[in-house]
Amino acid sequence: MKLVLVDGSGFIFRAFHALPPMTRPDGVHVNAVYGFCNMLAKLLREEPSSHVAVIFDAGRVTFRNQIYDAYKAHRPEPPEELRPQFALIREATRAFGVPAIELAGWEADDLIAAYAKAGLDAGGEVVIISSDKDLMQLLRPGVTMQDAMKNQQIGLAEVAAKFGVTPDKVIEVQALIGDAVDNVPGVPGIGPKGAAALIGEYGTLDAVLAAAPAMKPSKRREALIEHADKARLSKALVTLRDDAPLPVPVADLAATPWEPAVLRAFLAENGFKSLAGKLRLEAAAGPGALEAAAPSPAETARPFGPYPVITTPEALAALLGEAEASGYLALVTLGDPTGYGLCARPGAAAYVPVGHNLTLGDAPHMTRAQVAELLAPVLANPAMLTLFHDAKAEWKMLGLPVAAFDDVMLISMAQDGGRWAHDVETLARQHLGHEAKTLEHVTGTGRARQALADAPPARAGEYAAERADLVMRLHGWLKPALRPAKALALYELLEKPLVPVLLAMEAAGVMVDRADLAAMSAEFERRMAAFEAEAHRLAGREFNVGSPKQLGEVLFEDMALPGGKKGKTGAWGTDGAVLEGLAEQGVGMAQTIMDWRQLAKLKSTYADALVSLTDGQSRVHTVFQMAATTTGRLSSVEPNLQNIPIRTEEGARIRKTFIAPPGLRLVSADYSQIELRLLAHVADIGALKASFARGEDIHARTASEVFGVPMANMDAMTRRRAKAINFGIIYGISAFGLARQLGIPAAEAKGFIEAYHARYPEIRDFMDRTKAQARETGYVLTPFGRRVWVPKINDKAPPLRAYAERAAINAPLQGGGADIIKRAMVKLPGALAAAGLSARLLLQVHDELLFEAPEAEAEATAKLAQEVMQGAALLSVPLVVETGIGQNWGEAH
DNA sequence: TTCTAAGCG
DNA sequence: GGTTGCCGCTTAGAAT
Repeated sequence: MKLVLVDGSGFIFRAFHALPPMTRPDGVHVNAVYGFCNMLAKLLREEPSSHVAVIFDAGRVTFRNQIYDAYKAHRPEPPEELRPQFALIREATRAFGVPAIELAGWEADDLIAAYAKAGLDAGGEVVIISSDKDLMQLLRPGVTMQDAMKNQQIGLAEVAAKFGVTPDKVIEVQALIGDAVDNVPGVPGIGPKGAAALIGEYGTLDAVLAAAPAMKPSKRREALIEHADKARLSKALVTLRDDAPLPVPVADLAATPWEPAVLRAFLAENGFKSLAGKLRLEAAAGPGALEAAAPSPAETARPFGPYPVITTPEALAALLGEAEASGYLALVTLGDPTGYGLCARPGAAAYVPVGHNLTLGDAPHMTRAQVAELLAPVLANPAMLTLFHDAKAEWKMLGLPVAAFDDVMLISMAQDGGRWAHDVETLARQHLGHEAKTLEHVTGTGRARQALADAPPARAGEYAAERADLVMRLHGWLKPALRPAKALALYELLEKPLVPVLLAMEAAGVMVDRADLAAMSAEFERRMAAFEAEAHRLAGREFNVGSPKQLGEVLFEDMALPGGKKGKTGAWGTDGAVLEGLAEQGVGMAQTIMDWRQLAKLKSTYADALVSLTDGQSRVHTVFQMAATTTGRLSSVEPNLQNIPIRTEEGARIRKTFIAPPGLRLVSADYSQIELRLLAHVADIGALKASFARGEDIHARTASEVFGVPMANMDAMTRRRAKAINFGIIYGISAFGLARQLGIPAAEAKGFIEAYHARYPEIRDFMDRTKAQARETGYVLTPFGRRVWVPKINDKAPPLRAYAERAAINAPLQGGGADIIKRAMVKLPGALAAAGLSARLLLQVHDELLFEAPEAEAEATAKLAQEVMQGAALLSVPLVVETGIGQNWGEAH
């Protein structure tokens, strides 16, 4: 649930003072009403929510007047022109379908506090729309504040600027300062600076007052003692109460669509012709207006199902006609294909079976060809927008041209990376509060599991049609949110154009030498058997070498070796670092196990798996996942071609089995130190930028700077240490982590980090700035505006928070690198074609692109790739791309 | 299904 | 005062 609470009074006064006087034909002033309507319409358009309300002040007398009769006594009456507009504004609120809430005896601020609490208690997220400093005390995890007119988030930084403290201390400071406008007395002579300093030192008002008599004699001390009671009274006045009875329960604040007739009538009555036109215009088709015309979030209130099963061309044509009328068609393929879920508008979805094994009682259904014939012209209609979840996967199954599409998975990824997963189930739960049916609903689980084709069409339809409906509703909800999230360009210019590029790469695949892999597999198997026998001999008994549990028992119980440590599940740790340590002590078993493990990994994960996944042309086709990572990187599955070995001698043999067909060459192009360059750029580190500009060996330069060794006679060990520190910085370094990496004491690692910070002082500022932004907004940004959410940044548990802080520091760098290579990938196919080159992209490995090119074009391809990749972004450091050409990937890299 | 280890950038 | 321990992924095999 996302609950948006609008401070109605704030809107009213802002609108009134911002606009010149306006009257309607009967002479009633309406400038505030007009401004309010504009602001509310903008808010509803740009701040998607599941629940929303506008909160008003009910009158002048509240419980605060019982505490202090002079409260707000000096406040002037509202201007004559404004007073008649209050009632109209409540009417306007309701015309927009939003509850207008007020309660006698309570201020709007108290009601906002009460609703915020209720929203949080219900597990929701609360957004307060206001710029009133008195509401800042309500900020906490889950409660954010926004200034709607300035489109600005009010976070810890804004609160600190105003009061010099964190939100939980705001009332303490306010109690000391007082408020002349509201006639809250405070302590005379103490202003914002003094109050922040006192609260910063003593923590609370009570502690300040208690400490006052012991302060050194001054005017301030006297004031604190003399006006202690006033300060306590002030605190009571500024503290918002969250225990007001809720006039409308939170559940009843669920967003509902405005009734066009009601809104139109209200706007007409007040003479708001231009506003009526604007709202209508937004609903009409036209460039840039598509998103406004999308089904409104509130339409999600329609029920899910029941959904019909369509078995005749007539019924299908009717549904497609409805889709052409709405301009949208959501399409979900079930199976390969067993059927299609189609949706023309929220709630209006159906299932079209095409591949079921029908049983008695099932109506005969259409063939795949029949459905395709009706579907094709709709998908090809340039006036239609086809909606998918994971368009790349759908296209593969569909095999029909699509004129224009949107992809709700990518729309979600573009604005909510790292916030949650982007599968239909998660998105439905997060945005629509709906628990979607899963595939198990159709197939069953365990022993009762059946093939999709054997499931009854009606049952399959409950799943597939609902999914199409969800895709439609999610689109209506998420697409309009892109622009305010500043993620529209990212989606339209980067993620969406990448879909056809990746599709072509997946279809192309990459050739492997099957015979070579098979031979390697057999060889590894023989050598593993020898290592296994050796391990058994050293243990004095047989055990499963592949079982970390049994190995731990052998090493640390049977053989009673030192250095054993149990993990959190109580199992002995036996990973590479542990075995490395044992091997150094001369434990032969450790090296034997490491050797066995290396071969086991290479054999099962690479040699055997790759052979089994080749097609008739001896090529393997990966699938690039576009929404699997938090930072914007791609991932690769079935098989993962982004982790093909290279680091060891045996591993490099695997990489050499990736080959180019006769007459062709593999061309590799990879960014040099892209994340370190991004660090230099975003953290604006002068010395690092200069070093990159000079084209130096950056690790050697770091070693020289940090350890004071001249570049000229740099020894390998010193450079290696500097390299580890550079990587550590990118990963949000900790002394422990670096110590572990380098095998040195933590104290020494700490010294290295301090030396690094001293040499590159801008780093600290970058880290602090990044963490602060994450804490305040919940996300960080890459240099290209990609949001990476870091939800655990304000977690209570220190380890989780520390983890989130490291992730926050890494995200702009890793994510920025991902953005840059994606930009290059989007440009490359066109650039290759324009240069008359027939090379094609095959793989992306985070900072590397692999191409296949005719031998005669290999050099030109490498050169072009280098140019396009280096020009993919303009940073304050040069981007450098290195290329290689070879018969196999090992040679090319 | 969860844990451990190992492969990559 | 103790804990946890360098970012992002996927896969395989054993244990539960």
